Amino acid sequence: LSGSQNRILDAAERIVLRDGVAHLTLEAVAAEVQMSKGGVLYHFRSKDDLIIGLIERLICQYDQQVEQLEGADEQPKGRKLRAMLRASFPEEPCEASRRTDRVCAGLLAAVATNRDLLEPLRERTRELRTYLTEEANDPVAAMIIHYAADGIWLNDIFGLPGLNNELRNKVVNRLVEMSKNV
Amino acid sequence: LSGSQNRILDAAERIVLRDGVAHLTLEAVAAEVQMSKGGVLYHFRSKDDLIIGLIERLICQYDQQVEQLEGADEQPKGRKLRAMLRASFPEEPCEASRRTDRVCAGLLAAVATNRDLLEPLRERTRELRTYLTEEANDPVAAMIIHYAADGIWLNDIFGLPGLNNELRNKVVNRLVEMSKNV
Amino acid sequence: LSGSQNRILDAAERIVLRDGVAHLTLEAVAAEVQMSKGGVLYHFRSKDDLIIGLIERLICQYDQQVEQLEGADEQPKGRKLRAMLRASFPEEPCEASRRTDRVCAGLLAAVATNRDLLEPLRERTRELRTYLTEEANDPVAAMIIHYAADGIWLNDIFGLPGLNNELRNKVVNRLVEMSKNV
Amino acid sequence: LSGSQNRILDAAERIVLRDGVAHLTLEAVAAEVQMSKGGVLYHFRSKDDLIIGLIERLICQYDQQVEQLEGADEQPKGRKLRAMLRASFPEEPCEASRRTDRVCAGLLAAVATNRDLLEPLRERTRELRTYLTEEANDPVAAMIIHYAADGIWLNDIFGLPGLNNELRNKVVNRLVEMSKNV
DNA sequence: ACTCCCGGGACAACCCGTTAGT
DNA sequence: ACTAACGGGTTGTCCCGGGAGT
Repeated sequence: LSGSQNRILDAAERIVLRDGVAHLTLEAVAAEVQMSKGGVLYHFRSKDDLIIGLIERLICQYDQQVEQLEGADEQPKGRKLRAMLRASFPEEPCEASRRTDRVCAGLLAAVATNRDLLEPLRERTRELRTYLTEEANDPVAAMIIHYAADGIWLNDIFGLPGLNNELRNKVVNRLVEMSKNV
Repeated sequence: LSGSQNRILDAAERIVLRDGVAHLTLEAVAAEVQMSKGGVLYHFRSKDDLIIGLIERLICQYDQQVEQLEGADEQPKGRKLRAMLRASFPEEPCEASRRTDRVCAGLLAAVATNRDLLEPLRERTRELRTYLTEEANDPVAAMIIHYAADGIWLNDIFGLPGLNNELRNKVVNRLVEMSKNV
Repeated sequence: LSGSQNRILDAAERIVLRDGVAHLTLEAVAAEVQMSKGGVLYHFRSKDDLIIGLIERLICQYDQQVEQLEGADEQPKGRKLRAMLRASFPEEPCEASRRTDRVCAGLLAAVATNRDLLEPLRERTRELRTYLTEEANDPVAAMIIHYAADGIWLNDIFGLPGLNNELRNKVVNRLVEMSKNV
Repeated sequence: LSGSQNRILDAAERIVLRDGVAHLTLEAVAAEVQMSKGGVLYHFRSKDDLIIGLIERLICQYDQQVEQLEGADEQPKGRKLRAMLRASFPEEPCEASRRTDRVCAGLLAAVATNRDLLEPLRERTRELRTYLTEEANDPVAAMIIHYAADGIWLNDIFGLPGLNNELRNKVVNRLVEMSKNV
């Protein structure tokens, strides 16, 4: 990703955060990066291309975070699951994680409309699933943890009435505990 | 819901199934019910109104199913959770359940774009959550089951590479087992 | 064709005449009929649709003229060819015929870009050809006359340096003479 | 024409053949010659310039062919007309002639949109016309042959339903015969 | 309880040509 | 001789809703 491309993606994220995906138009992005529409289109051949760029960058960032957390975990068992849980649900939600969540929420609409945009995620999901089920003594439990994480994420994303902080932390911690026995 | 309204909602579902949400336009719906656009708007004041109608009907159908399954379950503990699990993931997926899933997938895009459309779901989620956490001896486990169900559903909805049938059934069964101890 | 549709086609013709096909945009048409783009699009679902409408109307008008001239010709031999020649190249070019020519010139660009637009012409050409070759004693001569007419028309259309009036009339007259022996 | 220019024109022709004029964009040409758009514009100051280049090269090739055929014809009377007929309608259409035809068809759209592009043709048409009418004993017949050729060409170009091969050859042969008496 | 027309606004995609740099 | 980046502008298409009429 070139410098301009990153600047454009940054602008796109800002728009999603500020105004919602519905307002993520090429024009808006162009205005936000202070560039002409033609300029934006030079770096991303289509709007879908841009959205895919957005998603891929997000995935990449998430992966890095997971990898880092994984490295810091001494217990090998369920290490990856714990890393994912911690990456998705940090004990004290920082600004960055909130931001990511909201961007994801926005992109959800985009991918739901056009399944092709999910492509970058598909392969990854497949790999992850294989890893989780083959590495674990109890693949069923592993998948439950994984699915539960997705569920929490989905509810967060949609701003559905969530649990109070205390209970929520308990849920995440329980999942973390469970991960030690997979 | 009047007869015409139901016919319109049926048409809308058909369109979502056949062409995807992106093609769910008032014009398309009108053509599908063999009515003019004005006619459709006579029954639903706006497009959002129609989508809300779609969602509410879907929720209603789901609730009925859950209630029915709940009635058939003799063991009181975690009865509702089991009913929900079975309603969402029938042992042998029938045509109707597949259909519902795909409609939901479509609507996901709509609600992700416009949060107001989620309104009908909010209150229900709140109630459900209160019920699950207060009724259960182990609220944390109850929520995990609930979240896991959402996670599975999300993955299904997006057509992400799923588990093979065997493993998937094991996951659901394990959740069912867990529900007996909440 | 409804009243509005005809008014729109009229406007489109006016634009082609005045500004050239390159300026035949939906927006321009809308402005010319004093209607919104949405209004125009209600009557013609796409620009191509509008152009096809233009062509069909033109063909229809030409056919009527030919039919009329054919009726007025007592000699049966080559009657149709003569009618076509006279319709295309009136002895004293009137305003209407010039207008038609220039509209055709404009549309040429459109059809050359998108062959589908020619569809309305194809069937007609086929019929005409069959008629000319089967009805004539000398089909070869008939086709030559027909082709020559097309050639003259093409040169006119493109505004290529034409013959002086005298010679041109001689050419047309010779074709008329030839038509009497087919 | 420099080497690069010819390579660019070749690429442009390939695009017209493969995708139609509508896709003849500077970008596409650049991609086809494996050069940047700027590079193309370095050799042709504008798109129109490029199209004119295309047309001029085509004309030039046609002229060479005509000249050659003219040289091979011993009978002086109507020699040029016969050469043109044979150049345009070879007895057995070769690959090259088909190709040329299709390129012309494509360019038709371009010139119909922008008359300025015809400029290179105008002078030539004028000269040709003068030559044909002054050289011939029967200028009217000469022009009819010329026009008929244009007509056949036009019909070919547009892919309008043509005559069967037999009849078509008869038509061309008759024109050739006629040319011997001009 | 509808239908026919229409207004109005938005957006993606496309494409040409220029300029700074090498 | 050529590239990368960008500006600026255009156009087709789409879609929602309102309003007059029946």
